[in-house]
Amino acid sequence: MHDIKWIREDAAAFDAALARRSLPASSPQILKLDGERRAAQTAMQEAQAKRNDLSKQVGELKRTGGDAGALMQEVASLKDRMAELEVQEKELGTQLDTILSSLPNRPAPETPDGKDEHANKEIRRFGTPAGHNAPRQHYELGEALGQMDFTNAAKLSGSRFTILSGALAKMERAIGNFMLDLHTDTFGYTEVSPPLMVRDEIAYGTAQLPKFADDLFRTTTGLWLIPTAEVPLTNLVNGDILEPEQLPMRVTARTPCFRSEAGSAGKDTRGMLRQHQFYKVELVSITMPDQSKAEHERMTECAETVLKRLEIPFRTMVLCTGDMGFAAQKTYDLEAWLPGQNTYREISSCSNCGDFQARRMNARYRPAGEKGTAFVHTLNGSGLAIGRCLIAIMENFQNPDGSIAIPAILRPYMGGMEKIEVTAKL
RNA sequence: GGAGACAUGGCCGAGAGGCUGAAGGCGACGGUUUGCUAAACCGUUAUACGGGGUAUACCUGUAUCGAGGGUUCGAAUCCCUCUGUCUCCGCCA
Repeated sequence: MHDIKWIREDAAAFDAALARRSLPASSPQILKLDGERRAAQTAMQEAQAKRNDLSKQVGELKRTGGDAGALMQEVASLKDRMAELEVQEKELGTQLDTILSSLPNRPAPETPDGKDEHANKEIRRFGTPAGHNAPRQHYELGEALGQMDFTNAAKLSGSRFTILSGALAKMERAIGNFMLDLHTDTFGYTEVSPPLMVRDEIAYGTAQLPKFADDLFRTTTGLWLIPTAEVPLTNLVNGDILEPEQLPMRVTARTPCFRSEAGSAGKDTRGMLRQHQFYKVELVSITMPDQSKAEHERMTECAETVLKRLEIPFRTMVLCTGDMGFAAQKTYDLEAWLPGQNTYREISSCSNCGDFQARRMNARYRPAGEKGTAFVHTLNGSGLAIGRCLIAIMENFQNPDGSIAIPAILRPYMGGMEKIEVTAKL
């Protein structure tokens, strides 16, 4: 959600910011609506003031035994006009909100301009791809191991689901446990186990709604299955006024994520790269405005540390304006090396949303030494996507015989196991 | 799922159609007193939006007593719906 006051003050800057996302100038329409809304509001408030005043006089007259009939008549006639003005004001307000809530966040100044992912910029790189001889893709490896089954998953649930079993299923669990321990023990995040279904206004708070309802699953009771733990974690502060000493607030959770991926039929159809359901460890920070930039770097490093400890080669990209998500001002993607695909693929996305989500959630804090409140900043990042991490391990640690070496850091989480070997199919 | 009770400011807690943005207390902040601490006393202590104004001072209006409707000249107070909390019963991991 954008700050209407800012748009009033500097409409040109507002339009210029959204032009970087290839959007047409919307300030003329917004300002027109805003002016009309305020005029209606002022008129309504004046009418209310008059009614309050007259009603007070009625009370006065009644107490002293006078005749209040004429005054009551006058207020009664005022009411028609008030009702009209109220409807008008509400209608204009709704129109304004509809526009404001459907516009994406403005990019940070340092976010590079660009049309699509080709304009993203690599900013650093870790590790060197091992140079496998004829590397296989994760689904070939997994099926050969007898521990990854797409056919049976389709029987249960249709396409874009996977069944893991045996050591591979255990490794999925181990990966999540390792990540949670790292973020809580080393980086100071508090572990949370949140609801996986949320109300409309919660999905609105993080900006999944109203624009992206098609990407979500909805229960018959009207709740939304979370597409990421960002949604419940960020909304932890929905409607709150926080004290400065509570900030920054850092939380993490491992949850399933549910995505209908309505728009991407035909993309990455093989394997478990793009699924309707996957596990992810999410990082969320709530900060004061002047902290969010540093927090963004810190969060990205937390995510990078996961890949470093797992010894998976990756590169860190800063997304361009055209590839960045709706709520973000600036986003870093981590892309893990996948030898089977001979390319880097996204495994984490860390975004600074500034006050964009905070406005939608009405999440504020009290600045020390100032009166009043100010919106907090929100940040979220994957730390990391567990399914894709499993894929990256399988492809990077594959042996010519089809077995998978287990990264050293993960072995304690797998009872000391060092290698995943072929088993009979489940 | 069945039955009932409740929802007021940072917290506790009055209020039962007008004089209530809301008594009283606690807490917090500022001040007076004080050798220090404590105590006592005085004062301040919500949010949002609008109008005026040298746009962060200040003045003024409106709204907000869980949310949304309704009744009324006038609603924290009466009515309806919803949401949430608590208690009892049933069911269940």
